[in-house]
Amino acid sequence: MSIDRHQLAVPLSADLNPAQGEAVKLTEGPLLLLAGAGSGKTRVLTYRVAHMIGQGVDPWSILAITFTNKAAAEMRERITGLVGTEGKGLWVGTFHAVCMRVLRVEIENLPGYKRGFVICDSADQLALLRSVLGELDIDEKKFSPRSLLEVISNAKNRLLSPEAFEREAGDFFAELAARVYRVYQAKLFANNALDFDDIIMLTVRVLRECPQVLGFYQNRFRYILVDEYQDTNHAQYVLINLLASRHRNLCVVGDDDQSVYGWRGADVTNILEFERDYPEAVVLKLEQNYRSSGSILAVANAIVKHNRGRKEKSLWTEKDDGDLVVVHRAVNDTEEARYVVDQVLRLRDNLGLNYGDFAVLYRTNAQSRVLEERFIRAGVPYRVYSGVKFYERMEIKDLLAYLRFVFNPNDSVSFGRIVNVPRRGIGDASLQKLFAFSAGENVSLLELLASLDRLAPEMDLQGRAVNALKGFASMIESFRELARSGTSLWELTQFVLHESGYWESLRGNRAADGEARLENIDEFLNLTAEFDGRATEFLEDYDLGLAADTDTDAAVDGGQGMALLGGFLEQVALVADIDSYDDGEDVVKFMTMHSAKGLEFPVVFLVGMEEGIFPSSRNILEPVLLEEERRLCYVAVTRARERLFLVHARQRTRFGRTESAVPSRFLSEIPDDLVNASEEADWGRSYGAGAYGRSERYGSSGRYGSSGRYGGSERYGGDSVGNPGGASRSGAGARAGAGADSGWGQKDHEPGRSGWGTQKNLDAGRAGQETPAAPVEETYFVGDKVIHPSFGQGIVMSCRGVGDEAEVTVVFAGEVKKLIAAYARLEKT
DNA sequence: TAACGTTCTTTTTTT
DNA sequence: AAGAACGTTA
Repeated sequence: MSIDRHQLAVPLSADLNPAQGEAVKLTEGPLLLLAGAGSGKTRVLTYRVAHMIGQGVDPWSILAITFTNKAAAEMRERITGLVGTEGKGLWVGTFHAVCMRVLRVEIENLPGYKRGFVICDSADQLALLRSVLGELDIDEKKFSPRSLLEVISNAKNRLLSPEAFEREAGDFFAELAARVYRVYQAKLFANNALDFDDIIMLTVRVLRECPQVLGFYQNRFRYILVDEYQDTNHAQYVLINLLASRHRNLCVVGDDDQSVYGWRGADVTNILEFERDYPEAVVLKLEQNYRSSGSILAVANAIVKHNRGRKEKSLWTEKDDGDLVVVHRAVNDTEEARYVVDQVLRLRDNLGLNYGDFAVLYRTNAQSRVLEERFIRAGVPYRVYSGVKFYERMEIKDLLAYLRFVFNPNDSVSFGRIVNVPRRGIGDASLQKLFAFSAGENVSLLELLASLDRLAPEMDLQGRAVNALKGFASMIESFRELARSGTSLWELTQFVLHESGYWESLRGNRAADGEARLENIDEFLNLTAEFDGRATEFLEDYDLGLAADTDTDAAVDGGQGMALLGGFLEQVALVADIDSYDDGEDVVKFMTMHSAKGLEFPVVFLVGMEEGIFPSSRNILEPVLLEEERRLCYVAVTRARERLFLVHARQRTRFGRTESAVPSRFLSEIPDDLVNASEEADWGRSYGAGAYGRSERYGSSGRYGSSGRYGGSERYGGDSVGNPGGASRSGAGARAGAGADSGWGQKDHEPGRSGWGTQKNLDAGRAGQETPAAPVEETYFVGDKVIHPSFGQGIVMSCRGVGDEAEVTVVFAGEVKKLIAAYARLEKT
């Protein structure tokens, strides 16, 4: 992370050791760079590209593939710092981002595919698959949608079309999966939608089926670099080899010990057999670790040594041993969390560390909850970098569905999601007829909606539904018109939000989390505004140097306005939680071990070091899977620079049940002399009498009070805790210190609307906000203004009867409802 | 049609 | 523990 400091001032070679220097300079021909954890491979990759540009290589001819968008942004930034120019034309991105860039231009080379497609996220995939199961009359309970999706994903990662997959299907299940795959794919096609795996697979298809396209990109990319090569799957492997086969200037970087994505099709043999693919390849090894203390590195080496199928190598460091690694046993999971908080506070106090120096890593997202509760109670600021993604929340998905349907009116998944949200009186029965007709007559949804007058009788739709659908169709058309006009995304979103009645319906929803949802919507609007701010940049990028001809494009009708919307939707689909990782933010970082890959922290806690948790119970029996768990442990351990804490609990609550737990086998793979067990004993002693007293101290004394870092906000005085840094919340950077709230249910409590992609904070302290049911004997009069928990504000049109029995007719935003007072929970305003 | 209550499933890991 | 899925009720 120190590259910035060195930029430009020194010649490149001064920052590099001999092996690194060689890797930077050997720009011609294939290169395999085996880079151990913390060996500075990111720096090498960056310098290598900078060096090439410095040597006069046109950035336009360089393609660099990174593992995350975050890494891509960083690399681009550092290259800019090193060479002083922006490296215009340089392609840096993840596989998915790079392939999207190709497909946006080239997809129409594939028969039937259209530009203006949308990307299905996992929830969409699931919805689509279930509709397939329904059509094929397959019982979800016998064949779980998720396992079928996994099979399909695997097939795509191996570049198998439904037909090819069918041919190789050996057993009954595979045959069934093949049928499902075929229909699923047909549905995607009809919706003009791609799933994640399609993005790679279709790119390969274009390159394979269109020699002129392949030729173009082969010629263009004289130099190709791929990071984390051990995590590439077959489709990605083929893609890279197709592109690199002309110039053969392919540099791949990786570490077989850090291969942890086998479960999503990654194939370590890609890196292990690179020399077979490129016999003339130079192989360089980076074995000096610059990150971790001697003890931490020794622990990592000791653990990974237990794996059989690996290339022998030994990382070394010039650093001192440093502190011993601490293994701590907690009584249960809440005590585990308490221990972590206490250690954070202790180290911060004793060593002058910042919150931002700590990371807590776990195997599964579910483990974050207990930790969060504890951190909130202690008032320690933290941020969760995985788990429920921001845009997976219901209200965000709804809003996105509107935008997606505006962008692509063939997207039946989005249509199905929003057509009756807020309620428009279009019921399931009507929708079924609609979909059946659309599929049966092969009429697109758009055409169907446009010609309802003619087709409604054929579909046997109710008059009420027809009218509602007509209204919906013309509303969508007005949205599309606005989008085409080139309005800003923010404006479009505002328009959609209000015209659709969605905002109103949320605002009226006083129940439970309506407020939080509105805040999320607010956050979403910030994101659109932020994207608007980058509009020019994006549109330039969009058809940069490619034969894109947006003006005459029929599929993306509306040109730039729609293109902008498409770009935004793409970003939403492909940007991961971890991409918002902000190193500088002074909060404790929570994330899965997988997400932590590529990152480093001064102090790391690995929690849940128990058999069944880590290694996961699903991967314990199969040796190959167990080795991947062990590699994950290696990755996790090597994230730590100075201090490492390995924590396990004797009891843990899972599925609401308390189970006893056995320490992870990985702990016993560490030689005793590398571990500090004394802290455990120390803690053990103080536990009975001291533990609660201790938390008391942290909780209520002013001892840690005014650290001054936060401009005087009282950190630990009583329970009141502010947000770090005054919680600036402009734009996507709005990451108000999730978890900094103490949870009294105070008004400005901010339940996790912590910005792009962060997990929602706990709703601790939100109790007691329940809306009471309508008071008995309440009487309604025509003209009364009322609020309904889900319909929002409305006006009473008529009322029959009194008290509980009263049947009240209310006009809500765009709809009329007949409600029984006793059940409706109406509130007079 | 929608709200509400009961029962069931869920926890790998992510682009 | 929390959410989804189903059935019941008005």
